[in-house]
Amino acid sequence: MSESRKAGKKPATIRDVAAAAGVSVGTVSRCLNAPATVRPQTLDKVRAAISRMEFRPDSRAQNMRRRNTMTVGFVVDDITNPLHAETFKAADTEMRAQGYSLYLVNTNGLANEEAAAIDMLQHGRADGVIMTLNNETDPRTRQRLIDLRIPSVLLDRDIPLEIDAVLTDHAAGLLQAAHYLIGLGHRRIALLTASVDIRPGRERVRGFVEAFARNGLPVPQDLIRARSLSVDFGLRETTILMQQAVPPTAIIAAGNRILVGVLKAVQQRGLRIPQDVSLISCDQTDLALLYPGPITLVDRDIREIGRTAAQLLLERLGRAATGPAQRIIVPTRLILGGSCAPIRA
Amino acid sequence: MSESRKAGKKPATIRDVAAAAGVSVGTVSRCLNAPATVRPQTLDKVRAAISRMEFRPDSRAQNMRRRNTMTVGFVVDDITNPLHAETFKAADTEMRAQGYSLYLVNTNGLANEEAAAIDMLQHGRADGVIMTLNNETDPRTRQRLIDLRIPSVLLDRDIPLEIDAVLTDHAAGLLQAAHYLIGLGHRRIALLTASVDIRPGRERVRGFVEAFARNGLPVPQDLIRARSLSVDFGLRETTILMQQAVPPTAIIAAGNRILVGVLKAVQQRGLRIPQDVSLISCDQTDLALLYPGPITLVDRDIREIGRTAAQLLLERLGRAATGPAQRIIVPTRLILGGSCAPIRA
DNA sequence: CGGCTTCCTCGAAACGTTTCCAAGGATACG
DNA sequence: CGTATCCTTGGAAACGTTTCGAGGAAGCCG
Repeated sequence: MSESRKAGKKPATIRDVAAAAGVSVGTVSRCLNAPATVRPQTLDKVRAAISRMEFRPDSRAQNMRRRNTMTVGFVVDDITNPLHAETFKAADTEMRAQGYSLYLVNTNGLANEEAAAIDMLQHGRADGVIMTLNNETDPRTRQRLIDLRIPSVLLDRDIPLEIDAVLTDHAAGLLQAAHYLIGLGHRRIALLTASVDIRPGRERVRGFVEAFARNGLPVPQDLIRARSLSVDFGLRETTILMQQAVPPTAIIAAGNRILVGVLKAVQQRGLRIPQDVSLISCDQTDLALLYPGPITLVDRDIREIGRTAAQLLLERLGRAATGPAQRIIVPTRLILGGSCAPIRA
Repeated sequence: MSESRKAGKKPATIRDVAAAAGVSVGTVSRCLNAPATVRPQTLDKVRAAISRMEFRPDSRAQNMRRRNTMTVGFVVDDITNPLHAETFKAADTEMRAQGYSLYLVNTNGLANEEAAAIDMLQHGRADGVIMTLNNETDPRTRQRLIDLRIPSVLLDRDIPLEIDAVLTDHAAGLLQAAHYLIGLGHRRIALLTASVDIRPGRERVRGFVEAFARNGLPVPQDLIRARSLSVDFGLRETTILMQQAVPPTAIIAAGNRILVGVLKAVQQRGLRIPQDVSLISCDQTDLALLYPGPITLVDRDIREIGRTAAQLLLERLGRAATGPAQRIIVPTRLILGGSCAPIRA
């Protein structure tokens, strides 16, 4: 009996239920969607038939008729990045509580995959989309966002369009981090971070530069390496930096993948932290919290980012998507670990 | 003009295109799905209309009519676990190449959320499902799997049903790990791993026990702690173990989250690895590869797991889902790092 | 030139649900 | 007792696509 369903005939439809209960399809539908409008006695009859036949409405037909899918796309370049995974989880929790499911689209950071994802999502697969795009300037991407016909929320990207966004105050974080190092006597501070083509890179550089300005110090332009968030980038740049004639005395690894690369390089070269070089990172990853000891880092509430993105989207999905775009900025704060030491004068 | 679409009227349907091109809806449909069967001249005309009106077929209607969704569910307890994220990514890559998108459902390990996820997925939201369930014995879950009407693949779970599965040879891995430690002179070796209610726990304990048996040694039953894969579990058990009168000389943290907990405890107590205690872990996480130095670990090819799961599912989705269930076992291997030292006799 | 293929297109019928309108019966009220 | 009102239900029309059978046009052969 328990095996019956598997090999059994096709699933019951609302018509089958209607026939079995001796009512019309409309009535069955109402039993599901507006039970209050149907006579209790009828309701019982129908419900009995429903459970007897193990009927469950077919989502495909519901999507078709209701013109929505209760699904939201989450577009990201790499879900193995703990930052993205955490954001996804928080957004998922929030959306799921409202009955939404999430498509996760992993684009590998490729512009054409991002475009394809957006394309596919907006033509009847999703009611909205939350995304971290890899390139803010690509005109094709921009046009796609303009043409987008479902509400969307951008994560940490700054595109001058009427689109909701959740941003991190990276500039403040980097200002604080660099200021802290300067206070410890560091002057040759290296900054490794994303390209200035995307907001995190831009803002971090801005905060970094500002820290020197506020302290009346020249900015070590040669030590600003803003090109990528990858592990390889962190590894390569650290190696290059540390074999310079006058290597930096401190490194800010602004990006959790960059940190992995930096630490690899540090190990390869047998450097000690903080004796040989001070280090500041971003975001609380396992590695940042545990590497020899906790690393001093610029923290932010990643769960709040995911939650907020979901809430913004839910607002748009709820009432008619009116009102100007909202931009919510999440603060950062410096958490002291043991990876920074004062400069020995 | 570029803004037109956004606020503009509703999207064009296949009927609009047909009217614009002066053909019937059936012809437009064939232009999309079987261009070879339509006269080139007509094809051009229709394609022109399609691009002029920016028509894209509505997935909801396609899903409805075709009775599929080109969507697959990926059910997992916690996507922030790098193991799961990596598996997802590999499966996603494979499935996406065949035109499928993935729903990611994060269940937090709760049996009822797992059940709800399966329920929802199989009623018209997904064509198949890949899943890591949290409990192999829960009868409700089991019944749900029996009743499942879409093909599915289980990850690292051992349920006596006709369901495809991708498994890891944890027993071999743990046999090798424990054997290695025994060879270094260790006898009091602790094993921290999942509950024996799930396959990874069972298999790891089995391999561990076997190693002692093969070496003609008594099994340190009091040091086998098989209860959870969580960070907290690793932290708590390590703390307890290490303050025993005769603490273990080696710990096998069999689970990447457990490792985080173990390292936390190690730091809190100021222990040195491997001088004070040897350590073996599982899976190549950032932390395992970089913590002071690389940790000796039981490795496996996680990408292959995701890829294989996707392939198994694709086979079932392709032809009629016939043939007996397949169980594919992925091997493990020990990678030596610097976290183990010989016992000083 | 008629008949037979072959090629292409048309149009309608699904797919399973929701929703709207009308109709029926019961109840209330004058 | 008749009429207005309310409550409940039935039935049909959508939603946008795919698919299938039928039919028209054109080409080929005898």
